[in-house]
Amino acid sequence: MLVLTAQMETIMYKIGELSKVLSVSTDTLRYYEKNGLLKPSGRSESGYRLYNDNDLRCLQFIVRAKSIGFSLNEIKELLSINLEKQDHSCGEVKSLTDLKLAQVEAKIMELTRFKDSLRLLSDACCGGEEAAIHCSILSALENVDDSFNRVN
Amino acid sequence: MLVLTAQMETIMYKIGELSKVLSVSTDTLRYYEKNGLLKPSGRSESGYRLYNDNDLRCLQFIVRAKSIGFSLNEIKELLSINLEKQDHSCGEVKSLTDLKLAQVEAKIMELTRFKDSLRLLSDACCGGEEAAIHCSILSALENVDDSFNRVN
DNA sequence: CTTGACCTTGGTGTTTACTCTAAGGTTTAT
DNA sequence: ATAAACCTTAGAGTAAACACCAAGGTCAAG
Repeated sequence: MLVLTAQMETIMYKIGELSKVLSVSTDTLRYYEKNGLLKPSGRSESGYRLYNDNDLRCLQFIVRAKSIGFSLNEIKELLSINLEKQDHSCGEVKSLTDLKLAQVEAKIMELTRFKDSLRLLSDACCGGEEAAIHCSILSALENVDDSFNRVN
Repeated sequence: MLVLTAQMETIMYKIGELSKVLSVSTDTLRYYEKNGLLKPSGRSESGYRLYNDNDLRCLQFIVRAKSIGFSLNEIKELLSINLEKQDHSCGEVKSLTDLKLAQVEAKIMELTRFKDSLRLLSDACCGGEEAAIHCSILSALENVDDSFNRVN
């Protein structure tokens, strides 16, 4: 399964092997390559992608960055900074993080407004089996002069 | 601007007029029509869409439902229930609302995890102008055995 | 009568992150 | 020798909610 290079030093993974190690589909790995996030360090004679340990660490970086909410484009930026650390400042990295943080916080606020409105609607509704002719939720959506609309 | 029907009762709006009343673009109105959310009640001789007061109220319904986080597909369902209130129960409407509420809350929780991680990273980073060689954010993304990873 | 604002249709493009397909070549195990 | 499992490429499809475009018809004002 594992191919050793001539130097007998670096462990190389075929795409399916790397896929299993970090639970990332082979389709996704090819997608990352096409989008400049992770290029395998080599190819076998028959054209198979070969990933080394460094590639594996890079994929870990991607997976972790994804797990804290960075988009692939943002991760691409982080990766290129990481590759040339000496040419970039700490402040640059922190800026990216803080920008993302602000976006996430804004989204949370929007969703919280949704949540509060939905909660109000739900709590006001009897939820019974009778016909929805007098359903308070539908009325709230239909009529302007309603408690739901006053709250917002 | 306003066209009166033969009955001299109903106010009809052309698409651009309705667009202005509720600040919804004409493209969006045509999109809603194509997707079965809002069909204008008539057409002029030259083929222009004509919306009446009922259509206006329907569009208000859509706009309000959107403002509390319902997707267009969910709104379509709500609209069809609203059209045939007697055939649907209050519980049905409340179920839709509660399902949406649960989805919104789940999303908020996910984003809150993102936020907490990002906050940790940001607070740990000096953000200075020096090179990012020892940047704590990049290290956290690179190495497993890090405070950031322990927290998660 | 012409200009400009408006309307029509049908179609493409945007964003994000994949997922799936087809048609075929390679490797490994039996 | 052959089947199973793996790999290759290019390209299409998915969701959501529109935005934008071209080519052309319509309508009101000056």
